[in-house]
Amino acid sequence: MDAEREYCPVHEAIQVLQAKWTMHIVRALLDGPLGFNELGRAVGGCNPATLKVRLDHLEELGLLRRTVHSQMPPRTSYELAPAGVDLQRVIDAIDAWGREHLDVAAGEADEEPSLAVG
Amino acid sequence: MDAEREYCPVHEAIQVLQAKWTMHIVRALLDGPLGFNELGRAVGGCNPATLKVRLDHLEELGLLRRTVHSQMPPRTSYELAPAGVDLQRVIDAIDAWGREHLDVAAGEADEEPSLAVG
DNA sequence: GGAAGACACTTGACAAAGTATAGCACTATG
DNA sequence: CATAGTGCTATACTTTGTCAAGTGTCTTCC
Repeated sequence: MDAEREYCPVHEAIQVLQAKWTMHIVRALLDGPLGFNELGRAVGGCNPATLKVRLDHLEELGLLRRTVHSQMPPRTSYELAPAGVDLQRVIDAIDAWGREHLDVAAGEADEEPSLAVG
Repeated sequence: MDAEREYCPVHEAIQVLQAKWTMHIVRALLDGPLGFNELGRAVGGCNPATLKVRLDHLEELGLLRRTVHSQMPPRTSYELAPAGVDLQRVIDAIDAWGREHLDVAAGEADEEPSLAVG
């Protein structure tokens, strides 16, 4: 198949970001480092199995760093690496778009809710 | 569960965009309207079943518009609605990030990418 | 004129991805 | 001492996406 046409960074980037929970994880981590369960909750209820897979992948990709403070009792923290921090702009863009096109509660008086989610 | 905490447009926006193929579809459509199969190919080989579901969802969300030119022979075109066009900024941000952190082929002969995908 | 291919889907079997739940070894709190 | 919390892992289950094939009509090629 033509999965390997010309190498395209945008395509690859989208591939990375569209994985379920990935952007939520990045967004949560932009506010500062978090522990595993803490992150799971911040992200909106991702279950540990999926979370671990995502985290491993993102670490391997160099987007975040894992620091084990103590093994028993378990204490770990996850924080964004520079490449991850640079995603701030992407999240910002999504943020702006979301506010403009999804936020019906805030500006309901003048504009019709063009986007319904849920 | 706190699935329905305070309504957060960013969260919703991420939810919309992280669905598989969604960003690829938007990106493809930013270059102009496309037909169904055409779009499927542009997007990188999404199968028709999934593509239809995504397209229906995006249309329902108001991100794109479907125009049936003729039913038989079938001829339809999909194009971005204003809300979809506004995603250009998001795609641009992803583009920039991708080029900065994923594009290894452009500047060096090294075959080992710092970020391996797929 | 007849076969082949394109178009926009649809269907149904199947695989992959994500989820729920429980549990481990341990500490801190009440 | 019991309960809740830590970072994870294992198992079973559900949701989601994929593949292959088919539909009816038109266009293109020979």
